[in-house]
Amino acid sequence: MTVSKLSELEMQVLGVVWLDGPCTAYHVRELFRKSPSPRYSGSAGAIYPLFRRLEQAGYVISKVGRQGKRSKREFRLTRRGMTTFKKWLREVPDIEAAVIHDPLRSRVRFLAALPADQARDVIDEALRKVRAKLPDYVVSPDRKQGSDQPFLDLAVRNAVLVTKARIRWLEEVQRKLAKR
Amino acid sequence: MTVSKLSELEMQVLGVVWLDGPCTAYHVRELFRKSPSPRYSGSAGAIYPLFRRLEQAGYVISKVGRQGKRSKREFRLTRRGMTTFKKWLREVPDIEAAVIHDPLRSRVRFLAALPADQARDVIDEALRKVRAKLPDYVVSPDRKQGSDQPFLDLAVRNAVLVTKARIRWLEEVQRKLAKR
DNA sequence: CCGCTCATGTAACTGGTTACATGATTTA
DNA sequence: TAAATCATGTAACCAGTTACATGAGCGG
Repeated sequence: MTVSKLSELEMQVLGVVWLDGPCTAYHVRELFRKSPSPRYSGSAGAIYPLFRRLEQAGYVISKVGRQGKRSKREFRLTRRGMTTFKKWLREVPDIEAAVIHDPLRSRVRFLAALPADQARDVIDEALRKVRAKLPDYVVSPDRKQGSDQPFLDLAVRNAVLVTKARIRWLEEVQRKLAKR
Repeated sequence: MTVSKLSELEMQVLGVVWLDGPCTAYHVRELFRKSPSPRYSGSAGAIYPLFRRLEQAGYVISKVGRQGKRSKREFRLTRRGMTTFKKWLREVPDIEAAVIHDPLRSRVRFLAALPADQARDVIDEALRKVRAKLPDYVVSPDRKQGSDQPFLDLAVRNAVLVTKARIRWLEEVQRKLAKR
């Protein structure tokens, strides 16, 4: 019934529920919390009311399941939920193709405010930190072979390529700073 | 006096005021509005109250200036504002080094939900749109030569490198989809 | 039995956006 | 003189986060 547009987070949740089958709000929440690209915190205050809204609007349905003696509410997509989700997938808005936000870029823009040595320190540390993030994404080849989730692999591949680009960029910045 | 931490937007505003010298809230607002990487909308409802807070806390001061017959309130950094801004520049938080959010990545992760032909269409369109954004950033060489803003150039360079990485990634996705 | 993870929830807050409103000045 | 731009502002809203709270079951 409700035709009100769903938020980005709500769409991500629909996607996870679709992928991970009947699952709890808690499961989805933990996925966001543990995600290495921290777009959403997975805060309870966001997730639980969100699932209630989604169910009331008919995008998901739940039933109380059991795992051992512990009870939990498990959600899955309705046909309506799946339709809405697929529609969202097909419509790529302009803003997603726009230049994505890189907080390091917005800092470097102002780096002339610092004396040369301090600027160098900032970039050195940033580079060290970004490099430290990379190995997490280079999945071990054996695990990658058996993967039956080609699109998850492609998502990881995005993280790798973009992170490498950021590293190369920071190295350029480093070289420019050295020549002063 | 107020030691309360400033938001990311507030820091960006301090940066612009530092770079563009005495300038109006309107000027800052327009910069955000016209920015090709739309992190902030530059909404009046954000900017004007923000400048009042910054002035009250002593980070900026303003005086009413004149340009022709039109009066306008121009802001510049205080010493305190500059100190705070430089401190922010020196402290790169972990989160800025983390994997940055790419909305196209979060879509592709779920792309198995679409039939192959529709998935191809989505990627084709995304690629077309991202490619269309690139030329804006390849600054004309003559303008770049005379540039006395090396850090602005580096910021643009970030946009170019990361956008190119996204394009190469989308091309990979395209190839994977073709092989099915 | 103590601490950890699973599981669910709410209240207060925050950092913005949207939409609206006003008026002066400049440009076509 | 009409339309666009400069310039400033407010009220209502929104999508999230933070912090807090509770309780059950599980492993050492």
